[in-house]
Amino acid sequence: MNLRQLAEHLQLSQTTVSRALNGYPEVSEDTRQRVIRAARELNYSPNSRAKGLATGRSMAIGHVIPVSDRHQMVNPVFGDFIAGAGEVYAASGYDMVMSLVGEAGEEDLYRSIRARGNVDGMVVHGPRLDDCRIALLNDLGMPFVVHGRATRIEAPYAWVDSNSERAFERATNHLLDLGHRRIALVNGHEDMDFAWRRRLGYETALAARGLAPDPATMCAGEMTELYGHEVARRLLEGPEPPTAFLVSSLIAAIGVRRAAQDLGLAPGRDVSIVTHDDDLGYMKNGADVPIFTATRSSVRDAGRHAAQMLLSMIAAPQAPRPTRLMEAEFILGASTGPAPI
Amino acid sequence: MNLRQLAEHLQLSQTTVSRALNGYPEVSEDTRQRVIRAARELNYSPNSRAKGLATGRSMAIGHVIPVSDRHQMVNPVFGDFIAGAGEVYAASGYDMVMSLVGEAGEEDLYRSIRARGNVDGMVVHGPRLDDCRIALLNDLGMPFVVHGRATRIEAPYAWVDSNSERAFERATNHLLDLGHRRIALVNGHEDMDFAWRRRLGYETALAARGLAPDPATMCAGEMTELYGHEVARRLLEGPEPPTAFLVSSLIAAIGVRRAAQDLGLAPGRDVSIVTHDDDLGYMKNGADVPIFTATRSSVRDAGRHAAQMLLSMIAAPQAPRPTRLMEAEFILGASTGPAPI
DNA sequence: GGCGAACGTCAAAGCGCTTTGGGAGGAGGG
DNA sequence: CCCTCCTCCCAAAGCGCTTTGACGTTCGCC
Repeated sequence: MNLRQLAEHLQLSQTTVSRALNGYPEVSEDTRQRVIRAARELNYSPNSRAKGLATGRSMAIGHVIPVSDRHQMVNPVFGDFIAGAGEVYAASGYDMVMSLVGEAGEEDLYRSIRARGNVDGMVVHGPRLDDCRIALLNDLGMPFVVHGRATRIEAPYAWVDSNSERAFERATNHLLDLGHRRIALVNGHEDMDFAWRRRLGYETALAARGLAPDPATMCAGEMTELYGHEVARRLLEGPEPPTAFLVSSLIAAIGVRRAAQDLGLAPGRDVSIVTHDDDLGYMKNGADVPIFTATRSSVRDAGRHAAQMLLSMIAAPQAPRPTRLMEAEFILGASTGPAPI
Repeated sequence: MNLRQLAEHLQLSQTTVSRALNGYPEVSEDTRQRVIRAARELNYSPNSRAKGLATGRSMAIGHVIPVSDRHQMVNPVFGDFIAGAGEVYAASGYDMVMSLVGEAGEEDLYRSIRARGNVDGMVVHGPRLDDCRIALLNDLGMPFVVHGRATRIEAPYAWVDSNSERAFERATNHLLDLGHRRIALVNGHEDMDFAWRRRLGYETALAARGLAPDPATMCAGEMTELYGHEVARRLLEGPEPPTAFLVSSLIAAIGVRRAAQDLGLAPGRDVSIVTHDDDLGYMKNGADVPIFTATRSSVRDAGRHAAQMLLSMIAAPQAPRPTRLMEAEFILGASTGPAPI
């Protein structure tokens, strides 16, 4: 069923039918109702390619996901982010199109997406400190929102981020207040902007008390359970074991906890753990009493905000680029306690 | 840059340029090279909407993700599946379009996707025992592949699934061999086909030894860490605690382990745990020695297979519907041991 | 009763591509 | 030398929609 057939069926012109369905005022209310009813009955939906060709818009948002051996972008955090964004898209009639791309082809992919014109805007995931994608997309004139920020870029761009620096500063202070002095940092890859900011917060808090960070207790890697376990195990069995861990993701924190338990250390008593918690749907940090003391910021909310911002930018391209900094909550859980003497 | 401009630039007709770029034999090799070079230099990519309109194909595959309060489909398993599928799509020039939908609008969404024609095929996620989507999509004449199966549907359809029944039967046998007699089943929602099959495997193994399943030790719910913890805690503190757990996902197994440890029980000695392991990228079951004894089947591979099958179905619509049953590996880890006396 | 505005509708152009049905020009065969 | 057959290219139609510009009708008002 296409527009022509529907128009013939209704004994109307295609123009009138199109206007009726798209809410234009030039058609009488009677006709509009008649058209809408027929469209529903005959199960007519306009062909989106044809519509897109005619309007110049495609009603779709692109997410490109960098994949590499080193870094796994299709991770649980990503899943929750797009769940949030997808809600908003669905409510506004937008589709979400995703492309995976290796590191090599990335720039080409963005250009080609632009040229092929199959999305009206994009979300940039996993920005690095000095991320060339921002300049590229600005160049291409494609509306985009970055999930996170890119510290070394001063060109204006829209972003949604949680205040990683502040969160980790508070978390570090909390551990310092409890008397901990050797605090390990188990961070994500530090070329990722968010990880770099977390480390900054950690170092800022230490410096404020006149403490220098010890490179031996800081490490960065892919945030998996295994990585958390491996690192914590190594540090705890080392010469000067830390009394506390500051961890960048709940999943890695679970690995840290496992390492502690391997060695007979009880979390919250023998060793303290603070983690960042993205508040994922299937990986909650406990029910009434949180398992881990944590800095919490919902990545699903971030997805919702990013999507909303992007849609508003598409609607009003001239408006200034919106930005949104989300503060993380600090949640006291069972995994922290005074430093052992 | 569009085809007309490129053709003008080259002093050729649009036809010739189009043919040159699409590999038709009617154009001389010289011209073809000249066109391809110019296209690259001028950064031309054909507009995909226009191309789609002209060819009737959209070079995109749809994934619709049911969301409900009860069941979170955008979960880690889903993420890995689309990572696998995405690889294949990317290699074949297909886009992946995802739509979230509440349970209510599901049928309408499928119809509308069909009518709008913006995908060439679909992947069906999370089939239930008696899943109406299969009949619907067969009706609509849209190529599709199901990730999983729908037990009560006899109409032919293409699917990729891992042999859940067999895997859980083997796992149960392993526990029985170790002397366990009270084996708890911590399953996913049993209206989901895969969960139902796992339970079937579990019951089959018990029955083969003349044991009846005890409803008190079987439960089903959303596979989260919290759920695993809550259920295990309740069972272990109950009147007749199980000596072993058979768990449907690694993440829930981690919750079960936490519950055991809460009560001072060591996994592998005081209580045994076998889990299904989807072999997710960021949630590996240990490095050299697996943490959990597990039935393992890579959901990323399943995604790859599903995508490949779908693309081949689109290429050859008349061929019979392919199916693929993947056998799970049985991995011996540190979480199982003889039943305590 | 006649005029202009407002209303409801339409035919046709155009979005950027593919594809059909030729057509010019040169090579080869009779 | 003419005719046929390739080879290489082209003009134009069409995919399904929106949108422009224009065309009857009807109505209110002088």
